[in-house]
Amino acid sequence: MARRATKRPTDVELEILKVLWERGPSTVREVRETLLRRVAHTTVLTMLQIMANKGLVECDRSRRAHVYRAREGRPTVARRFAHDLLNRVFEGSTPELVLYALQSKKATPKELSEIRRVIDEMERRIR
Amino acid sequence: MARRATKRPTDVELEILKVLWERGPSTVREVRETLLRRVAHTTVLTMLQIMANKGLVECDRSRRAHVYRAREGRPTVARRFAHDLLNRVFEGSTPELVLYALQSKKATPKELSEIRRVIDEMERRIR
DNA sequence: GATCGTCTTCGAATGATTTAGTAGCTAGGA
DNA sequence: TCCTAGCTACTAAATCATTCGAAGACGATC
Repeated sequence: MARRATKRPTDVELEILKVLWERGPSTVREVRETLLRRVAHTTVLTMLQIMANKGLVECDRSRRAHVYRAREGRPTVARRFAHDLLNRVFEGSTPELVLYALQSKKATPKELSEIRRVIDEMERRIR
Repeated sequence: MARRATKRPTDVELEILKVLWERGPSTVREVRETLLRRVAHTTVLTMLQIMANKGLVECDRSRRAHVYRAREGRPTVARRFAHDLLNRVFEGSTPELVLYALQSKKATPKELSEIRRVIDEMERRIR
């Protein structure tokens, strides 16, 4: 069991990961209370067990209420999501991804200059 | 049936859409032959029927071999994919998406300047 | 008209995803 | 010691995604 997490997490899995990133290691109860969606305690438990099996989370059983924590940080997972979309939909073309992202949601002037900063940074790193 | 396509297409569905975008309206046979993955004829047929049901494709039954065509162009679907990822993973922050996309796959200098052009264009449109 | 190849219809199996009920264990209080 | 509140384990079920075989329909050809 506990295979390496290689595919992108499902929608519900991502919701739970977000909670763990935000709260840090948490019990089932805590995850459930933080989740926006109302679900049964056992539902969250089952999801966490599945995620542990997939290697998305780790489980500390030393306490009565097991404590779960995300195995990978948000940046790692975010990168994988971006990479996946890039290859699956945009044939690896980052400019295309940026174009359609900007078309899908109007960015503020502030965001645009922030993106510019990101590009500058990348260019500096290349040179 | 034939609900409006609202959720993102699945992996296989996207593969098939790509074929339809590339070839234009096509029969099951044509889609199957163009697909990289080797699958049975009926598999492709079933997928197309499911996709017709979801509103992803339309079916022209006037000929012996039904002709399927994508209901939405690549740009529309690409935008939806980008929008979805933006909201689901990056809390709507385009700069974050760009940052992680660039981290996940090193862009060439040419690509970077292309992205810059995209930003310029957006900025011009805002003003 | 009989036959052959091509297409579709139908039905079904499998595995992943998501949700949750029931039962049983256990620490801590009465 | 015994009970209870709070957890986990186990089980189950609904739905979706993916795959494809068997069989029937239909047009062209002999």
